[in-house]
Amino acid sequence: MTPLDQLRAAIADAAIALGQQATAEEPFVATLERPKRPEFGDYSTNAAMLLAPKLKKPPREIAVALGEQLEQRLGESLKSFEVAGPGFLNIFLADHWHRDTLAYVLDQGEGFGGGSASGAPERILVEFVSANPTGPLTAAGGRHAAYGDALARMLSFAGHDVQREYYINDHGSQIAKLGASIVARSRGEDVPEGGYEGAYVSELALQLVDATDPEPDSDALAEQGVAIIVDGIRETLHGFRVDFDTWFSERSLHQDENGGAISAAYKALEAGGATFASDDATWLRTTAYGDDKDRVLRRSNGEDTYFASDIAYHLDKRARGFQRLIDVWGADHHGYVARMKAAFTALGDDPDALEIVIMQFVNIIEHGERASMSKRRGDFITLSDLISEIGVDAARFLMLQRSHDSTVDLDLDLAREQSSENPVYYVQYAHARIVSVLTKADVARVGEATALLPLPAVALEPAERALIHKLLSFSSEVDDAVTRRAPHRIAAYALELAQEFTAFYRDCQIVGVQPVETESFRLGLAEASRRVIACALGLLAVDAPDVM
RNA sequence: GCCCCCGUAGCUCAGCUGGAUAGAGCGCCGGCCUUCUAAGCCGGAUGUCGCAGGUUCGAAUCCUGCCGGGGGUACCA
Repeated sequence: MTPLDQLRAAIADAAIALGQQATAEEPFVATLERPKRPEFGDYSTNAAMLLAPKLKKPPREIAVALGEQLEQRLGESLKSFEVAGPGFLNIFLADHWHRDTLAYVLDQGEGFGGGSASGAPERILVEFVSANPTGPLTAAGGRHAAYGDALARMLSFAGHDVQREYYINDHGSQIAKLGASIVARSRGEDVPEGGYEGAYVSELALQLVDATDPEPDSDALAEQGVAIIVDGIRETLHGFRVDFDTWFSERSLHQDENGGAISAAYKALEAGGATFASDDATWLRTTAYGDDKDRVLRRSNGEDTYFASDIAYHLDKRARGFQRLIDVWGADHHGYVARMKAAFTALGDDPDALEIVIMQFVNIIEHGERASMSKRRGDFITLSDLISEIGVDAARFLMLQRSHDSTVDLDLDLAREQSSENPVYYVQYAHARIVSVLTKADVARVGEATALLPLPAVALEPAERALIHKLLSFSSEVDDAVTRRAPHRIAAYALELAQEFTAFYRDCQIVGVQPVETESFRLGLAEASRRVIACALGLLAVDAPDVM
């Protein structure tokens, strides 16, 4: 039980003592939050305002009674309480409580903040990036990569069993166009209408096509080209600290040796009675499950749509035993959400097992204008370009700072210019600074100080209390970030924590301070800060350097 | 037309499962290195939280409508 949970429990107990009804199924839940202004206490609760209608008494009167109840329950942890505004109960905690809290954080060790899902862990497959293998990864692909990877790290940290997967769309018209483009370039011709114009296509042509061959095999070239491009993508992602557990080939769904996954999907859909034929095509009646129009599975020319293979693909994911599927899709695919969920229902599966995160776009701004990002025309900023311009840490932090449902404008000129001012360095600097201080104090001394429980009963400075609060909140920040699928909250938290540590560093001498008990306490506080910063950065796969 | 996301400081964006005087980074103005890392710190200026209603003791946050930006709306992927 965290110190915050203990506070919440005390408030709930106090409320029950005042006459609030509560059961295990329907507990009494009040807010417990850090007020914006320090004079409003360490924590504030709206419990009295929630109780007022039931107890039929003024909220402020209830707040006083609640505070008295808390005094009995919290003992020397509570310093004082105040009733404020319409009926807030502001809680001021004693140094005793703050010391116990730091002891709790230190005692939790490296796992502090994680494990919230360990009681009910799920097998989760996170599928992300999955960019068409018709060219190198763009900077936008980098956003998907950073997001999906950070999400996977967070889910693992919470206690889930997570795998990362990349779906390779190595089948269909785009691949055919790639093959045709390679053939055209090998002859020194322009690519056909709608083909791929990037310089890498000419390189592939040079590499793959025998110049003496009058009739190059377009399909074979496409396949070889895809293999090379996928290798490049894998390498780029690895450099970006993103490694997938599986690379799933769409083509494999169309091959019989895979059990004929697509025909199996048709059978499953037909068994549910949700398919029908019309205009020589096969349709899925997705309108029966919330979609706004029915969707084609097999076109009148006999070819399967992407939707059909996607259904087979998701059936395969479920067959592999994943309880939860998280797909990270670009904003241009949001129209597919309803039909994919409808397909789940048509298959008799639970649509809630499929969770689709829609990632908004990345606009690259260069010279004050929005740069084109057309993969087909080949005039895009690649992820590896971005990495070599600003580095992995800055690139990841930049991508992860913003919410996934907010469009990101990435100004390349600014990014280059300000990469040295990227907030990520502020966080990393705080970490390096702590390591430097702890090293100065001596490793053995730090080990001794952090093992000292209970911590020495020293009086605390405001900056120490503030830092302890920030450290403690890591657990709830992680939980929040996990449930909202919002890694950007971790980035924001890391920055805030670094700021709190810096304030502590400014106000409180650590090494050599007298008495020695104070030094011990502060070493413990510094070490806890170091661990949490490293952990938060680790969730984002950003380095926590010892020296800068 | 319908669907999704966004509209908060000069810029880029947090905050949005309701709380008290709305935040960060960058940029701007002025200060700080003989003391644990100045990639730092301190002080200062900057807002009709797109607009209008509604719900509430309380709305940037929830609901409705409107305006503006982006995306989607294929027997493409």
